[in-house]
Amino acid sequence: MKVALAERLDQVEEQFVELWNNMASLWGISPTMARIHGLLYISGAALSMDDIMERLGISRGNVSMNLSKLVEWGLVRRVHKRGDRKEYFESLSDVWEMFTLVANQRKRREIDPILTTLRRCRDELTPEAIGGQALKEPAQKRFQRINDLLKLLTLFDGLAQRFFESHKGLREAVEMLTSEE
Amino acid sequence: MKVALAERLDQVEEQFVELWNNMASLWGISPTMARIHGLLYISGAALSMDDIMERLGISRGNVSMNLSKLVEWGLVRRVHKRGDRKEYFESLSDVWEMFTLVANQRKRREIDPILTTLRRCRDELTPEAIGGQALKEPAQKRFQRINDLLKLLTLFDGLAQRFFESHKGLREAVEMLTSEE
DNA sequence: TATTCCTTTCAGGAAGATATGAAAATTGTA
DNA sequence: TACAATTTTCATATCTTCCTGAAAGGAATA
Repeated sequence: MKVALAERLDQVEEQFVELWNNMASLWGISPTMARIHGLLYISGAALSMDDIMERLGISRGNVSMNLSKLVEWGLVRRVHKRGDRKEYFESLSDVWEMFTLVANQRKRREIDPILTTLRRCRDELTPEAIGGQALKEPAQKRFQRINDLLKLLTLFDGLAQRFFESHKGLREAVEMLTSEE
Repeated sequence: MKVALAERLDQVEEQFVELWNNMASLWGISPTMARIHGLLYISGAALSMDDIMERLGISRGNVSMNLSKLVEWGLVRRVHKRGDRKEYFESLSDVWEMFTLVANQRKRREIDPILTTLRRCRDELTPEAIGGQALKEPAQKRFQRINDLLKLLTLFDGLAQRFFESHKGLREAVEMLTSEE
């Protein structure tokens, strides 16, 4: 009976890792990176590279590279056990924290540069920039569309600024939105 | 002078398409699909396959495939001009509408299945499911973590349900969050 | 129905992304 | 400092995803 339970736990773990793998594109990280993180998260323990290699069946180099990325993202931290020369790795445990971490990261890496170029595009089409000529229909429309987009992204950006800064802020915001009638 | 303006418009268009290309991973669509959509959005006009092929320098087959995906997603619609045998394609113009469209689509395709498996995982570890044995530390922790995650995702899911259903709802929510002190 | 114009499909090829494994580098131990 | 244990790096191989172009399919005209 105990064996049966252990087996079931392993199955759940496997399913979970697989699920994390599928979520990778949603988080904007590579599938293997996600699987490693999934394993660390679900196991709730500090694992060594060898543990991970064995459980996921991937090569040492691969594990090494992806672990350092995870550490860079701040989702995983290195742990040292005294009397042991190996390094161990441990995932954050708070889902809200993980979420805000990734959100902020992606904002900085992907959204901010986009906003910058978008603003540059707009400024190219600004009435002054084009020498005060009245824009004809198509150009007018283009300017319009860039502006619309910029407005929406700026709004979202402001939201992110406010609510994704800390996981506490996010939690509050979500609770507010879900509770109130 | 007029030429200079036209050139500048083209440059902006190109920059914009490039930008859309970079946003692709954020929207969860392929880069080429994004570029095509970007071109249609920014030009604000109904373009034929040949127009798109020429402006983006991609093959007919590629354009055809990606356009049908865009139509499937609902971001682009087919337009017929009378007296012309060609088909033309036109993007939605409302950014909020585009956003909710994509958000809902991704929710249905990617998040809902995840929630389903996650719930299955949880139920595997439910006290009843494992025959009432007291869970030992590691198993206990796993159950805990799955539950935490499930809670967060369910919350988000609820939010999506409420606010992403229509672009009006989204707009309202965003305004609420940004205006209030 | 035949012809022309246009679109879709899809097999094969190109490009890009990921993984491997062995050598080099690093870190701790004696 | 030499040695042993562990991690990192990186050239090469593998896998996946995407693109092309040509052939097949459809639809409008005559």
